[in-house]
Amino acid sequence: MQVAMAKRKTTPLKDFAPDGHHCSLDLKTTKLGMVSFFQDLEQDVLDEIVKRFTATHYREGDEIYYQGDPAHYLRVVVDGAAKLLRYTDEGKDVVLDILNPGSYFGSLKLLGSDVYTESAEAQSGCCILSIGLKDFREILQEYPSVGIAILEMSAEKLRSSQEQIKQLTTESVETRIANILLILTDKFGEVKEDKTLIQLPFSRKDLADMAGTTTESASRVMSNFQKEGIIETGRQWVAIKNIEMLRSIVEH
Amino acid sequence: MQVAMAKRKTTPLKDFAPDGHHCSLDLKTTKLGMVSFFQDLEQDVLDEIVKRFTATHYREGDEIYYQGDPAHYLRVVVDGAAKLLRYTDEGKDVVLDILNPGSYFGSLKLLGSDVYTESAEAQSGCCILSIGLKDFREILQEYPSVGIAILEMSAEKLRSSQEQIKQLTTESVETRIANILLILTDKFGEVKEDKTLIQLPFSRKDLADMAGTTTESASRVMSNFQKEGIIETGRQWVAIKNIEMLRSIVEH
DNA sequence: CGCATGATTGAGGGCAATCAAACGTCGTGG
DNA sequence: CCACGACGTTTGATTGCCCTCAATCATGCG
Repeated sequence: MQVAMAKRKTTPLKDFAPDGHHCSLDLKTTKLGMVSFFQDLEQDVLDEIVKRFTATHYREGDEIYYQGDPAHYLRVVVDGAAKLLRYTDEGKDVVLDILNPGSYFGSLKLLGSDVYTESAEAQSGCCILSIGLKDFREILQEYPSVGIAILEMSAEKLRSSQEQIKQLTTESVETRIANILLILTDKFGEVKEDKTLIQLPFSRKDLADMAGTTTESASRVMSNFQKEGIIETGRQWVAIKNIEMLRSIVEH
Repeated sequence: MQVAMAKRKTTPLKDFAPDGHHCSLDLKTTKLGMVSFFQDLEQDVLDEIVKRFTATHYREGDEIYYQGDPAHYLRVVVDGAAKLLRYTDEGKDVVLDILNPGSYFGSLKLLGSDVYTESAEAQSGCCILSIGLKDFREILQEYPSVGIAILEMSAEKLRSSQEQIKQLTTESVETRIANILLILTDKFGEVKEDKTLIQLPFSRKDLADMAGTTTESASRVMSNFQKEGIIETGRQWVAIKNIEMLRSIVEH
């Protein structure tokens, strides 16, 4: 017999200032300083660099750029979340990455020109800094440590991308989804009393597109997780109640 | 009725000097200059850089490094081919990349230390140059153009890795294999009279591990391709007879 | 309060994995 | 030079995971 308690199903997620919100210069500086490829710089140098970035606010669902667009900017998430995805001809979307504050995306094509090979969309309301590639190149020339740091971030991205390939070819849908929940918990987890809320709005379809499966399959897996008491979930949100059980699913 | 001609099924692949072979200094210099991140340098600068690399020859099947090993070197393929792969607990291998001459691999962890997250193996007999990360870092400091070039190569790798993810989640086994054949043709194709030989020894299992499928499925697909006259194949080798048909399979 | 959208659940089917067996090719040694 | 064995490849039969199609339910907003 089920617990008779009527669960609160209204969204527990915080609101990312739907509009009118702008990142202050202070916020920009603070957050940019946290981005790992700038973290070794002095405060005054950082101040100078920040000036070269432009802040833009996006509302949930806004398109940041579209695959095929000419690629002239490097971007950094300072607040909220963005997702990188590829739309396929048959209408199947593939989510390549969910970016949390401190992550860079966009183009690194410093020589010649290029077009984006993926699209970027605001997953929640978010604040994004962008910089023209020429400006960024000047920064690179002046501060070699930035180049080294970004090279490492880039290697790290490749690594997680390869991990994703491994998962897709060897793991079941259930395992892949469990793994994604762990990754999202790392990136967006907010510890509450008895659970960890993933501070990010995402639907079953988003989850399916990350796991390379269908909405229905994702829903089935999530239903089971909920029945087993591993998670608590509602429309567009998920909280982890038993992270150990998730880990053991992924390990096995 | 089949063509009555007895087809030559012995390997048409060239032999990569099974042992005793060493890359000459000249070969090293020539080949390294072809690697795109050094291609902008002057000849005398290149000569100096080459001295910092060590050449090693591997025989087909040799292990170059193993996942989990401490990662202290950056490597470049100068002759032959290497593959990057991950072994899983259940014994399923996942091939992440097949590297042709001019490709770099290994570690880019310039600060701190790291371990390899994948293994590298000689796919054919091959000659590999390696350089310690400290030395490489010095080169980076001295020649910023190298850093920029490698950053772009790194971005390109990420891109092809993401393409692979898209393929795995949206395309059939047949399409994925067709696509891999096209990629290998680009990297290792050698044009003959009426066909393009892929100058690389690789088995059905290798192909399966690249496509994220099983040996049996890969074999079935290849059998069909052969029946349809798209390819000609034997033990460990493949030649493309009708590349357009392969392209149309991938497009659709 | 009612509609739009997201989430769930069920039934059925298909692609590819698995299990199993035989065949062809190459290297080795008698 | 031929026979044998190892290994790569092929083909067949069967299973099962997950996709597809379809209908219903729930949530949140206007």
